[in-house]
Amino acid sequence: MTALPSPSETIPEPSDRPLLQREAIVAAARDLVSTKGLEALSLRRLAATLGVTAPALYAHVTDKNDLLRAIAEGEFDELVSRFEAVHVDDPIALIRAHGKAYLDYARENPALFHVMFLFPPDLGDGGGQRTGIELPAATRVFTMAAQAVTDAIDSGALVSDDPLLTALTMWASVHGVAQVLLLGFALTRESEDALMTEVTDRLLAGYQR
Amino acid sequence: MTALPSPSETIPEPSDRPLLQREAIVAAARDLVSTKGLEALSLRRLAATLGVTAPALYAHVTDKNDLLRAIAEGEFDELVSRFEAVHVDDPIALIRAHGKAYLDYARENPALFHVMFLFPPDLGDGGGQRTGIELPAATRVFTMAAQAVTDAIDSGALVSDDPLLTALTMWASVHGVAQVLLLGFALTRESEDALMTEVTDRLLAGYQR
DNA sequence: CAACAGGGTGAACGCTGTTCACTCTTGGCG
DNA sequence: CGCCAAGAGTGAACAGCGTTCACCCTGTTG
Repeated sequence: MTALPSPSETIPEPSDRPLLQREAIVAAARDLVSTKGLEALSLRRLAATLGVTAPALYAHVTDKNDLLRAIAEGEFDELVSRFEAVHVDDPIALIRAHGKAYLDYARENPALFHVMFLFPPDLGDGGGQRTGIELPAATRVFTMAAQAVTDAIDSGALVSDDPLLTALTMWASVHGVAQVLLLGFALTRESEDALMTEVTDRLLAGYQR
Repeated sequence: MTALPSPSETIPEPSDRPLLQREAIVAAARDLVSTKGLEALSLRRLAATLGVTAPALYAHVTDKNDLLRAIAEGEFDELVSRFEAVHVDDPIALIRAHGKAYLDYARENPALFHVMFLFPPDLGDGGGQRTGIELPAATRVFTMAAQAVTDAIDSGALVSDDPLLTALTMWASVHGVAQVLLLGFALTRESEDALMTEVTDRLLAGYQR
């Protein structure tokens, strides 16, 4: 382990001044999807907004799918941030806040929300296994949600002998609400909130006692 | 009202020997999506399987979107049939059977299930308004589900003062389970069923008393 | 028989993702 | 300083896409 890499090691440590380019590409692609919709994301158009031609992108991105996965990863990161911004002690209130954050994100970024589930996200096993490497953002989102459920069970606020199944149940239902709201019926904001409240309340009631 | 249409009436009553062509096209498209996936459905490929060239399709179909909507309508019809095939008296058991039918359809036809929600389906208002004209199949599906919920409330098996909101709640949750299962994690059939059972049980429990 | 309408054809337009051969610039090293 | 390697960008091209257009053929009807 020398301080300087061997001469044949021409790669200057990929984290020296890393993927500035790739991040710029992904950010521009994210903005394109966010503002004009998923169908507006073409490599030619994206390259044009970056002042470049389409094949140039392939130096930084293997694929259009690679690009979409990178966008999804970044958006799961955003969701992690929103979850982390929640500060409440009551575990039930935390579960509600997570659900609201999930739904708010979906409503504010419908096209990006869609991109997040174009490819199956890695949920992990819901436990807080501490590996040295960075976990995918989707895993962190689900782990945080599952931890809140576990805390609620441990505190006696929820009754369940399978925290993972309970977390999956809550997530699937809230995810369903998000999907339904993004389907495009003309629902009022009030009835949207009423649906979310109803799903959450009835599910939590079903777990009490 | 003459037996023969007036000479200027060249259209031979669209229901005489109607859209055999269109139905054949939609059926072939449905099979393509079902067996090879949505991305395999191109007008050129579809035309080729019908022994014809792509522009010929435009005599029977206005658009690719028109084609997709027609597929979706047919699949909602299939779902109506599956709902009608359920014969149980207990309203709670009926709700469970509807959920199972919904999920089974989604699992058996993932690509077609996806097509059903490419465009916002018309849910109607959940009531059984009897108009003379045929309602869209999606409306009939949702009306049947909402009727089961209303019956359960009327029989006292479920407690709710808003049957429509309750039906929406159940549908959104079951829809979420379907979406999650189709995301592509490697779940066992048992854990899939366990998730569905858990969502249904807890939600119904939340509506009891 | 003549005319008309419907359905089918081939060619074309503009777009897509992706690959290829090539050039240009930059940086390190003898 | 000169050279060489590597990276990034280019234009052209390929195959495929949805869609439109001008044209043709065929069957029915007046």
